[in-house]
Amino acid sequence: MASVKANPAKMGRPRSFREDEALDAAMRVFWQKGYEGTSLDDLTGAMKINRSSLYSTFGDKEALFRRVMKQYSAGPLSFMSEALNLKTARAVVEALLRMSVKFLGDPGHPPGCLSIQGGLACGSGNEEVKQAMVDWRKAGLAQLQKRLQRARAEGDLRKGVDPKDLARLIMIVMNGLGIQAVNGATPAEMNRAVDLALQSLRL
Amino acid sequence: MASVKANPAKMGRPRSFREDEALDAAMRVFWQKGYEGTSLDDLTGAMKINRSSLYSTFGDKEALFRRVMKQYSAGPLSFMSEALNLKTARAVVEALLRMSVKFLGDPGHPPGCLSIQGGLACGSGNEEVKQAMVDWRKAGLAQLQKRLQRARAEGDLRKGVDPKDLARLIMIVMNGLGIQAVNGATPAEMNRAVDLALQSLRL
DNA sequence: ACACATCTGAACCGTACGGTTCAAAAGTAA
DNA sequence: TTACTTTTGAACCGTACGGTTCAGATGTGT
Repeated sequence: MASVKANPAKMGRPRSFREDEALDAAMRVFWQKGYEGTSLDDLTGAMKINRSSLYSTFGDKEALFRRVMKQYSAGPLSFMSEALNLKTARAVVEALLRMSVKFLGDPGHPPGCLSIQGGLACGSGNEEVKQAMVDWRKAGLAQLQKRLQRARAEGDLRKGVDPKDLARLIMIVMNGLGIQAVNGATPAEMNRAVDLALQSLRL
Repeated sequence: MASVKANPAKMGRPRSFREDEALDAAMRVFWQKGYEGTSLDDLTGAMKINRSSLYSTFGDKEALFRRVMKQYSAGPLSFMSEALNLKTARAVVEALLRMSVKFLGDPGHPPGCLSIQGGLACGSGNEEVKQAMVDWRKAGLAQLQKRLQRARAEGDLRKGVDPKDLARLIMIVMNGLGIQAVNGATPAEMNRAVDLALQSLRL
């Protein structure tokens, strides 16, 4: 008979690229050029994939970008969860800032942070992407606030400081560091600013 | 005879728009949408000018943007020079942060700061604009460094703090505040973070 | 009323964009 | 070898972009 179809799942021509590697290449392009500044040709060129492979594997440009955001959170940005798992508020804050400097200044990838580089302002038609990035950044703040509120409950934070305010200040500094990195500040320069912040902010 | 031409400078149809008002409108568009996200139609629409008026008055999109940068420095960003003229380092720093919050959260104009919103990452072909913005931001940092170095020379700064590091930290916080404003943080929220920064950074 | 300089509106140009489609190639399992 | 499924490359589509041009409208100074 006609219907032989043994194992449909494994039939057909296999992919010539690895999905996560392609995503990684796309991440770098978005990181460097921003969402709006990235063209499909930029993407297919970096991912070494043609348009239809991109389309069938990831969907359109926006869907790809959202996949990249996920991958970025789980990969390059994973130091944040690591830092948040440290035992004391002081350790968390110090690790966040130090690791941010190390991360932002790493010459192995584009400067700055995708959560900012990807798109801060957007033209008409990309409002949803812009909003997604706002939500993304706010989620990071919320995580830190939660961690510091726990610290407060554990008596791990001076009475004088409100955990929500402190969390916001730390995020401000982290984001500001991202701008500095784009401006070409060296890790040493950024670390000296962080020294000052940490020695002031005696927790 | 033919050559009557009395005062060539004042002849011809006068402009139906004021140059600075048009610039102001363009500023808001770039501020909101970024350089790449802004189309010529966005600009002509907001400026109530047609393309040829824009072209003949300001040159192309990039030249207009550079004019806008100048206007922005002289206008919305003038609080920086005001702050830098204050007498003590402490007053300078406090004014910079407080005025930044007030400025960034002002509902009378787009959120954030043009020096960041205008373009942090750029696609191919706009590298020069991106570089101009990097230079712009670095110039702001240099101004502040200079002022704080003067403070140090005047014995107006604790021995422990390097004026260049302090300047960078202040810029980091100012830039970070700009991101917060875009994220929708209220002036009150930003001010509480600034409270914390200022009370920590006892100068 | 006149001549003149300048501005204005609208059309046009070439290019690049994001998105989509489809025949042909390619590899797998029987 | 054969049947079958998926990927691949390239072409195509409509749209919007930034930039440019030009004939005609408009206000000025004489």
